[in-house]
Amino acid sequence: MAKSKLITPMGEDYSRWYTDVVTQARLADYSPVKGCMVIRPHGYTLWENMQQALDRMFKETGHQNAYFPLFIPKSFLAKEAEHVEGFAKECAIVTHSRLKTEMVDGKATLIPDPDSKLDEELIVRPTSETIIYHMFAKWVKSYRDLPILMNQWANVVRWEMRTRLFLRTTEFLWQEGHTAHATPEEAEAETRKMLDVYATFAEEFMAVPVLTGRKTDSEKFAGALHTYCIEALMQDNKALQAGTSHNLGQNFAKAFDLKFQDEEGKWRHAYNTSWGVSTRLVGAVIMAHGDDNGLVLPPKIAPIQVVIVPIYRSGDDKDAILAKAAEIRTELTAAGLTVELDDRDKMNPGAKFNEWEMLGVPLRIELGPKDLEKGTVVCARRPDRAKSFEQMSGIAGTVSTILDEIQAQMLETARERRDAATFNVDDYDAFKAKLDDGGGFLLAHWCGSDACEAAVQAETKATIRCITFDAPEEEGACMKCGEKSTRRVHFARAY
RNA sequence: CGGGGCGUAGCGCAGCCUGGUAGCGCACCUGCUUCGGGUGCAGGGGGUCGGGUGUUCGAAUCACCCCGCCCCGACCA
Repeated sequence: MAKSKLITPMGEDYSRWYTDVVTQARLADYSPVKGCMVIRPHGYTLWENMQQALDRMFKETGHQNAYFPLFIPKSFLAKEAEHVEGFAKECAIVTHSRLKTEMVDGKATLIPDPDSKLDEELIVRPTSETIIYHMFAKWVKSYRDLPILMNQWANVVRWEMRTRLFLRTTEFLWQEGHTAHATPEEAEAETRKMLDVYATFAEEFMAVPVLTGRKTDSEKFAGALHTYCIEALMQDNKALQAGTSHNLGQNFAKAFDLKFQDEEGKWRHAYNTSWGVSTRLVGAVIMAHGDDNGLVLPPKIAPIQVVIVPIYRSGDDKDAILAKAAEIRTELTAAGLTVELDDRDKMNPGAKFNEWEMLGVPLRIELGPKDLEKGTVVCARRPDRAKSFEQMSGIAGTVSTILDEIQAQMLETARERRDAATFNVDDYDAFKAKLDDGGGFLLAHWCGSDACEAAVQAETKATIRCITFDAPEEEGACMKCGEKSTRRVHFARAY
């Protein structure tokens, strides 16, 4: 297997491998603004495909899309104490509404016009709880107005110190669902339901297996009662939080006076939930499936599902082969597949193979003179690069089947990889040793105290990623302090 | 914000120490050739050497200042 000229091998430097894949596969590029990225068509189509599947699932669970503004009055953020504290450190602030030209050292320079200073400064939303619950409060009067089940697709800004393409950028795209309910039970059910939607989406579309469970208090959303999460493991055995769902209780309802009259005419505060996934999911797909040849995409979300590469020796073959290739493309497109026919003349097949592999196209169809004679095509699967001969007749059905197999196989492979990197650890020294020797999810006993959690993090950089719902009851002793514990939690070093 | 590194053609780099008219690979353009795993040959275009100031007859190269980016850490989806 020829080594890629453009991508640093994963084993050599995982971090560079990731950056190489993102840039070489033309998913994104660095913006002139630090910490921001340009999402290029190949990356954006991937995001759109994920978006569409999620959006459908949100609608199926009764939610409607809306759009709230980018700018939030500064005073709004201050209303929920824990929330301010969580986000204040990373907010971009709009202070002026105009620029003006000023001469500095003989050069014309733009400065904020002092006369245009805003009476109330605006913050660029880091998340929209405040503005949304403020609006909900206007709209809700009666229990008959509940529940409100809303979602918005938007950009948000969090002024991060360290950024990485897709995984953490200053501005990112996401969806944030926001709901209001009459009872705590309903809110809790909603929180869990949307987490399940995320888990289903991650596994069925992204082919990324996820843990589902609860965050510890130190990891929960600022302002939430509690936070649920889906947590995935990347190929460098670091964990990635892939989505969160928060039960906000009445915290925001109280802060924003979101009240309704119940059946008895009594005023009560509503119960809120919020839940979100972001373009970070693109990073998750890259890191869960990619290899040294580049991107590997699950068929269900791949921007291009099938690429046809014609192979011909001379002008004589060329016309017939291209005609046949076009015919196959038409047939596949008619079957609802996204197909690219690579008829670039100046490039030889090997170069095309490598390029499409780098872009992660799940299935390549090779069509050459020998195939034309025999009525076959060669199908090459991206994940394992396996090739097979397939009959040209009924190709659409065959291809669909293969794509389904690839989708299933990718989830299976990712699951095996994760399970092979998940370990029970009982002893703190063993825990530390394991972290430095490969890492992964380490299932260990924890007493439940913030102090032990913080100490472990300070000493090892590992955090409690998730207290899984399905963790079995088990008598044990906290690996840090030795106090009683009733279940294991998932520790890992994380992104 | 701390530590480190790097700014020279679109990308990756050499040249800098020891100052003397800017080079290599890839990519790009033209033509031919090749095509079942990154074809080969020939020709060609492209650079205010991150910015400023200074030293010097002369600065990519030396000095000082500034800016930017990347990597590692603390914080975070």
